[in-house]
Amino acid sequence: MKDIDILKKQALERFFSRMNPMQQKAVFRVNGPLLILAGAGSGKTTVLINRIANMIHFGDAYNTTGQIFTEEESAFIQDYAEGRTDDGKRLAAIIGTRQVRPWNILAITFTNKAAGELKERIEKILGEEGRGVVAATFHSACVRILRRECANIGFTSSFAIYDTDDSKRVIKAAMRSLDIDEKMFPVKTIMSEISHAKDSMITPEEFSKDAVGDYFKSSVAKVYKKYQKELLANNAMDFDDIICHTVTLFENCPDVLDHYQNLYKYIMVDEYQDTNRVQFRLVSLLSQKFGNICVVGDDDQSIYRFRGATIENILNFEEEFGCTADDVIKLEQNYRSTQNILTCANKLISNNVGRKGKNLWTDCGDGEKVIVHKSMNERDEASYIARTITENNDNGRRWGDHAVLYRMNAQSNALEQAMIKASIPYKIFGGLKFYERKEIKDILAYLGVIANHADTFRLQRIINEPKRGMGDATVRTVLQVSSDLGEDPIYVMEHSTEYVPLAKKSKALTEFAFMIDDLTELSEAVTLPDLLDAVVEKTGYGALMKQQGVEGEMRLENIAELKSTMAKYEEDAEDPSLDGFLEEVALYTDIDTLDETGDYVALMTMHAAKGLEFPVVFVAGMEDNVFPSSRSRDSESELEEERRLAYVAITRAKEQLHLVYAGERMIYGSTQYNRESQFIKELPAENIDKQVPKLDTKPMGRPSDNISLGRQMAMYNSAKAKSSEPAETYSVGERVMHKKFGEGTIVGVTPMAGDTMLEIAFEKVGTKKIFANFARPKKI
DNA sequence: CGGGCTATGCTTTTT
DNA sequence: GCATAGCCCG
Repeated sequence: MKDIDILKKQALERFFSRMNPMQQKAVFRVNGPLLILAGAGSGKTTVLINRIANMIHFGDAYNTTGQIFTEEESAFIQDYAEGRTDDGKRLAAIIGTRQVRPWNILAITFTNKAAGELKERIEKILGEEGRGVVAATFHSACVRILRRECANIGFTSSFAIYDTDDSKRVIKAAMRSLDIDEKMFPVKTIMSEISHAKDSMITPEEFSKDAVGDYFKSSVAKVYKKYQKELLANNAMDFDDIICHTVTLFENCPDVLDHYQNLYKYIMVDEYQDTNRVQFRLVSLLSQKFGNICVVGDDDQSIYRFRGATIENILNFEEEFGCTADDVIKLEQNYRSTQNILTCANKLISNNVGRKGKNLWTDCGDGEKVIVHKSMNERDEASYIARTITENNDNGRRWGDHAVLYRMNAQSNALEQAMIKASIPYKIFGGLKFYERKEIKDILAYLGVIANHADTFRLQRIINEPKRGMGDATVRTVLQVSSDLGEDPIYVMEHSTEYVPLAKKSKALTEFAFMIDDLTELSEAVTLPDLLDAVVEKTGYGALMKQQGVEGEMRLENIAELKSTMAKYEEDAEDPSLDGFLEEVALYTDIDTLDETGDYVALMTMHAAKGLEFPVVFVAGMEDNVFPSSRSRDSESELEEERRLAYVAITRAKEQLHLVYAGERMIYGSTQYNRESQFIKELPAENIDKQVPKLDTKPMGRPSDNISLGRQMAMYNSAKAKSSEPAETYSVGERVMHKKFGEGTIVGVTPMAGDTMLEIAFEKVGTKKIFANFARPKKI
């Protein structure tokens, strides 16, 4: 190799000097298959983005030898390599070779949020050029393709997208028409069977063949078939179909596939461990021609098997895409957590069998030990968390530095109560999604009908909301007449006096139809937010909300939020239209206006925490039957998935990690007594600090008798040693000043676990129980 | 057709 | 423990 080739490499390594050697290796590998096994906190998004930058700026320069340079150019390369210039643009102009054009790059993510962030960061580092890169979710990428090409598979380009709730309605209707008992076969089960069939690209016909002799399966087969027929008849697709139909399209139309293969010459997939079989098929079809497929993922963070993700996709990647050992890059250096936290995570996940094997490390020091804390019950657990957060806050941490993670949403209640009680600002993530709210779906249904009078599906949703005296029977007749005549239902309703079976209800029907007509006319004249106002007012929906008191007010606020989304859309979109807005909204299930500036404690499930990080993390409910969940007990593979979830939860923490559990917990109205989670037992003793059992686990104090006196003393001393200032002594009747609650009088003093619980009657906020060492009220 | 009552069920979640 | 869906009756 000539000197200039070495210098060129050095120059490039300098350009990407913020990356570690492994990251650089990934950045410089441009062509062929590439598997990046990116451990938690290993900077994988940074790698993705810099890899794209390298592809666009320098192309395959790093791996190309024997380029010819002028003397001046050679001198510049040397200057760059040795740090005498920082002109990256010129470097790219000189050494760049076979650069990739931005629009030939397709970066696929799972969530709109991730796609948005990727786009933003690409533009930030690449500027105008970066705009051409396509960063999209699986679904949005496929919808884009399908809108152009779906005539090939029997849809028209205006096909509707049904969300889970929509498909549930269709499936229910299908079951009813097939006379299949919902009690025997719950809709949920049927739905997930169908969804899994689609995940594996099993057509209704194939499913039906496979179901012979199995009553349950053949029932599912019947519903599946009817469901697909219904969707096609309504020119609609569900979320699974969006991917499946794209794959079918590619398999049936080689010329279409060829076109997209030529367009997306370079494909990258983020969170590859979360892909399902159809998504694998899609990716492998698209990348077949050029073989430039780069996937990033972490088999240890695969936590979505229950919704179809197959960890095999990442485990078998090398085989499937013909990788050599050199095409696999492991990113194991962690930039997030302390070594104590990482050692716990490593040790825990090493108990899993089906994995590639990774060992996270950091050069940022051991940090604090991981705290394992036992509480009496879930209320105690919550108050321990609240107390610790308050203490941290007193010591200068922001509220927003803290996150509380749990296995199921049902656990959030006790935690929320404790936050309120301790006046800690908090925010609960998850639960009801914005676009799943009834009022939002209703308003969108109105807009859908206004945009398309033939949308019978959405019409059924809102025709009698608010109540207009048109029940099931009437609606069914309207739809019957409408399909017999081939006229849209709004037209039929307008002329309802002419049809005998509808004549009786014609007043309500014509009134409704004219209202929709008026709004349709209006929709062509006014802005979208104005249209929304008109819809809320004229349909009586607003009036209905106003009758519902506080609840209704909240709903109206949500509608107002939808209005601002509309305004934003109208501003941003190139050619805003009602159709365009509805289209965009169909794939946006969650509004990502998470205001990240706010300072509050984040409460969410461990699943929801994936991809996030916090200086201080609490994992609540570290008990057998809660986590790992009772449902995963009998299956080793499900237990492994739970363990991966624990791994995800642990690796969210940067500095301080608390694993908390309760001996007694109220779940679904009954009390459970669970032992500490087996995952706690799997942690290395030398990296954890076990506070079990603690004296303050008794709700009302009084040292428990089942702990030896010596042990109590030890704990008392260690608790005292921990607090930086000597504990002050308080007595009943004294006046004190509290940071948050103001002035008050002490009415109770109870020593507890090396601390003192004070009951203080505050002037403004009433009587509160406060720990002396944590809150340190000042005597006055 | 619509309001009210009872029975049921309930990880995790994105599109 | 609670929400919601379905059912029954006015």
